[in-house]
Amino acid sequence: MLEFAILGFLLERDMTGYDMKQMMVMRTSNFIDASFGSIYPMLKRLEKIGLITFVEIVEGNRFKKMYTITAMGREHFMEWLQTPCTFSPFDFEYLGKLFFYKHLKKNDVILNIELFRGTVQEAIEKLSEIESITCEGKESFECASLQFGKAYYEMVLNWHEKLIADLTKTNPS
Amino acid sequence: MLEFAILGFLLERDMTGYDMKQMMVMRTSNFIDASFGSIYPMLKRLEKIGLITFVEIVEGNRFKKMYTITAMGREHFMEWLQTPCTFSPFDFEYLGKLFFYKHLKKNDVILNIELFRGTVQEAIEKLSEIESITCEGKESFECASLQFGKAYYEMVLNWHEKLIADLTKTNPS
DNA sequence: ACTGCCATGTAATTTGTTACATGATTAC
DNA sequence: GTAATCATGTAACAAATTACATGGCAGT
Repeated sequence: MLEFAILGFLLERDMTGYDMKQMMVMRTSNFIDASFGSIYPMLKRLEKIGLITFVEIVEGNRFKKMYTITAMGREHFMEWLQTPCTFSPFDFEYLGKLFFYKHLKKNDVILNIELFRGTVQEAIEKLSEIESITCEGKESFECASLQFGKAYYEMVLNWHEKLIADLTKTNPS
Repeated sequence: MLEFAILGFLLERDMTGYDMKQMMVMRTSNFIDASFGSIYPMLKRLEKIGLITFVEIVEGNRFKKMYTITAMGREHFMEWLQTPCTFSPFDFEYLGKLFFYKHLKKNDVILNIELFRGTVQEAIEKLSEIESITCEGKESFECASLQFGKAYYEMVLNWHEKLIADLTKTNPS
């Protein structure tokens, strides 16, 4: 995820590692907010495999490494962005992609979100089945945590339904 | 988290590592579902530090290690359970605790959830501030992912408010 | 015979974190 | 002068995953 956040930021403008951290604090803190201890090694890795490059610059007396995305990096990022993602409560890849969806054609965005919603629906069905087996009428904290799961998944499903409606309305295709 | 899930399960009944995995699949999959590759090493570790013990038994011709929680383990678990937790979108410790709240006095449960809700409220305010700075009126995917965050946090806040209401109603103190 | 389930375990890898270390600039 | 911010980086650790390896039991 960090890998693609970095590439996505660089699609917008050239940046230093420090800039990227600020970006995360200010704009993506609800789904990605990595520490410097992972940002800098990742930059090194991405440079090594040719997805980004950098120039060392000096401003005032502070030295910076200004990073730029390469053509290969762009390709790698777009391939990730176009791949529809699956719902899991444990990662926010779907929000990571959403953040960068302006780089995708609207129809592809809508299609990807529809597919994503399908995976949310599946997750809801799986939880519902478990609930019907283990919480027949009973009220307990065990069931409450399951019911929270369902409420959460349903919120994700409905929010994305509304998003698609908005996207379709704004500029009908 | 896995550590406390294991201890919590053992509070209910003696179990093997395999049983714990099944427990997770069937009852806690929306907030914890570890693989065997982390369950077995964790059991070894917990046994080593004296929080659990085991006896080897043979059933049919299958050997099992049946684990039991120790007094120390119980203490360690209860200390964790009683400590109020903080909201973070990246972990579901709050659901892990919720699942085991039957082991806590109701008033402590309510107090802990109230404190937890305070931390959710703080997270909402932080996101709202960011939103007001970066998304003034503008509509974009970047803002959508932020707005999703807010919607999610608010759902968590309201769901727990309702939970407290239910707890208070059922048996007024 | 073969598949699925029961049952345990290790090794390599992934993906991060926190703490530390360095050093300049800016504002009070 | 001292604290906050700008800027980069490493080392030790943490918590998990996947893939592999082993072997018995139960049903078809």
